[in-house]
This record gives sequence, structure tokens and C-alpha cells, in this order.
Amino acid sequence: MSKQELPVADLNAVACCSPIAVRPMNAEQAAVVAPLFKALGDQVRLRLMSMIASVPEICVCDLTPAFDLSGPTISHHLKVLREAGLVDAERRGTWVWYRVKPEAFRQLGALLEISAAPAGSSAG
Amino acid sequence: MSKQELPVADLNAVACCSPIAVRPMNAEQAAVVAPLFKALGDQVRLRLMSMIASVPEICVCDLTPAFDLSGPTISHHLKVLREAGLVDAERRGTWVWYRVKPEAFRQLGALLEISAAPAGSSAG
DNA sequence: CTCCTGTTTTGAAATCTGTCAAGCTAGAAG
DNA sequence: CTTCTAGCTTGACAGATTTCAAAACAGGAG
Repeated sequence: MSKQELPVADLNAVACCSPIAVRPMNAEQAAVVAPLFKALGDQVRLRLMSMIASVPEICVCDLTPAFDLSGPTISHHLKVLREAGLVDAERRGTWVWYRVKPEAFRQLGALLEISAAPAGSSAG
Repeated sequence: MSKQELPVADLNAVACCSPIAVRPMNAEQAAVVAPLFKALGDQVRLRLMSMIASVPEICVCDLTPAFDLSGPTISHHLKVLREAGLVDAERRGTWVWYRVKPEAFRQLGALLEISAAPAGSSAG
């Protein structure tokens, strides 16, 4: 599980593009980035992400009881987060530990940056 | 249309909470914020958002031809963006102009900020 | 080996979403 | 008034998403 389990749609391509407020995204870039936002576009996943990102690492056994949801459902949401490349999981003995992948997280933040001037300066 | 058309689920509450990597979000905060991410979690909407955010304002007539989609579909996606509070629309004569709502956009960016340690400065 | 606990996978049901065709509304121009 | 164009709404449908129960899997303990 600590080994990467899928290609993650060339996540490095995210780093290639400007903040979305700087220049229009083409279809290809949007196809790479949209799934990241989509992964966070669910209450449960957003809370999971926040719980994971707030600490160095956290066990599924500490994640699950925070919700009124079944274990499989939490596991499913964690999988979505994993497949989006936002978190990483590692089994250590009985428990599985999750931690954030800071690159993906940082790139997502960079996408939302307002570069310099909001709507006045003419960008080339 | 320039008048706000719905309550936008107390968008100000977004400003109230720390970046998601700082402290775990509670269910209430997540319920406010998740729809914003969800709105951007679609290729078409992400491109629309990017096109709108890249310029001071833009006409629907310039948005639609950038996609292989029907007018109603684009209109639907723009409505989602509007209802999320991310953009604003105004009819001027024949055309409808869209522009970004910078507060919402900025707050979304703030949510993804990595507060102190960029997780790379000192390997932990 | 068996048993127990923690986590993931599978399978299925209910709900939500993206899309288009058809129809409607707002404004401009005759 | 009518007609034309730009954009929105409605209704419908295929496909995706969320959820749980049941089963499977991984590792520790007896």
C-alpha cells in the first residue's frame, strides 16, 4: 500500500500550469486538476483530508469514529483521496496510517493563488 | 441577475476557519466549504472559472464556443458556479457578463495554505 | 493451525450529476 | 405589434456517486 498504486494521471502536470486566475486553462490541464478539486468536494472527504493534514500521520482507527458512517464507507473515501494523489497510506502491523502528500496539496493551493493584481493589470 | 439570487450558505463562515491543514474541520465548516471545491471539481466548470478569472469580465457568448457542449449545458455549469458564490453575472443589453467574486476565490486559496512548515523545509 | 480485530473489496440500491432537446424570457430592431 | 438573437429553464435519460451489508484480506495472539 505504501507503493504507489496507480499512475495518478501525471500529477506533475499540475505544477506546469499557472494559477487558474492568470490564464485560461486548456482542456488537458483541467482534466488533470479537476479530479483534485472533486476529491475535496465532499464533506466527508474534506473532513478526512483536514484531519489527516492537521497531523503528521493518523490511523484509520482514529478517523472512522469521527463519522456516523460505516467502515467501508470511510475506506472508500480514503481510497478516493489516495487515487487523487492527495494522501498516502502505509500499513504498520494491524493498523493503516494515512498522511498527506504535501506536493499535491501545495500545488492545489498554488492554483488558487491570485498572482499580482486581481483584475486591473494587463497580463501578457 | 446582478442581484444575488440565493443565500449562498453563509459564505462568510468560510473566512472563519483555519486552513484545512491547520486544524481538523468540523462537519459544519466542511458543509460550507465542500460545495466550493465541488463546484471546481468538474473539467468544464474549472475551465469556465479559469476563463472568467483570467479577465475582468467575460460574456457568455465568448465562453460557450470554447466547448463542444450545448448552450444549456454551459448555462447549467455557470449556474453551479454562481450558486457556489464563486462568480457573479450581470445582464447588459443583449449579453450576460460574468466576473469572479474575489472574496470567495481568495478564501478558497486560504483554505489550502500550508500555515507554517511547508513540509519540506525540515524533513520530519 | 484457529480465532480475533482492523481495513479493504465486492455487490447492490438510492440518489445525484452532466448532457441535450425543446420551450421560455429579455432585450434590440424593425 | 413582430421577429431575431442571447441566454436560461424544464424535462428526461445515461452514467456516476454515496452508502451499507457481506465477504475477503492482513496481521497479531493463542
